[in-house]
Amino acid sequence: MEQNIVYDEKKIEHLIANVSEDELFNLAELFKVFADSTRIRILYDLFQGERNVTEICEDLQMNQSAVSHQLKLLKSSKLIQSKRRGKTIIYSLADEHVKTIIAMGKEHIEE
Amino acid sequence: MEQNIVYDEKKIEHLIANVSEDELFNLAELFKVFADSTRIRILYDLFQGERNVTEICEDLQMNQSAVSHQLKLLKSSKLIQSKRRGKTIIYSLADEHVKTIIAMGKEHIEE
DNA sequence: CAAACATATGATAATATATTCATATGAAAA
DNA sequence: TTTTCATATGAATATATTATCATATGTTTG
Repeated sequence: MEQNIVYDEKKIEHLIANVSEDELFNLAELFKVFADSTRIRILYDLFQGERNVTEICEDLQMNQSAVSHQLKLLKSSKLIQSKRRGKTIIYSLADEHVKTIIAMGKEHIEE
Repeated sequence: MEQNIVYDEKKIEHLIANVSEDELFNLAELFKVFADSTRIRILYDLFQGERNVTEICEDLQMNQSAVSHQLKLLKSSKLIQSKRRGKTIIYSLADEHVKTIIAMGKEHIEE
């Protein structure tokens, strides 16, 4: 169900070659999304599977408005997606890069 | 000179298994360092090789004080290191994760 | 050892960001 | 069709962050 993603030295060097000023700006914007513990906790919650807003609030022990504001931001950054089921809105991860980016961060802080 | 780093699905799943609340907090702190275009530009400048402060200021077209403040932050996060040569201080990347994290971000925004 | 050069740092002002509160929207159930 | 439940949203407050300015520190050179 998931494709096998392999990042080796060559692929990484290729990805970071010739990054424009605009792209560097957009990168900073992307990392801003990860730069908040509420949002990281939401993402990590979604690593376990789909969740509706009420469930996320319970898991994080946070107020619904705060969570909704951050869900909106995560969604506009294309890191998560949502679908409606009756009264509830169900959120899930939008792509695998999220896991990879967080895994890289984890490996860095482990050292 | 560089070891070959391979990240596949299994390694990534393993890295993100059982991340504690504390670690999630620390991850957000780490991503805050990448969440600013000045710092990203400094890191990218250092991808090309070692640089002293004056050179970084020229490359980024930014004032010395602003650059020094951000260098301090990058260094305290262990993303860069420094050494003195005479009057000048030479900065360089501290580890390969920086490139990988930025490469992952780049791949995300490319889509 | 005084002047010049390279870098660091503290304080401040400007700006951005997150949470809370109150309320709006939208769907289902009574 | 009114009430209830689930989520979203605007405004306001509190907090964090960045760049600038002025100045300090440390090194070399004359």
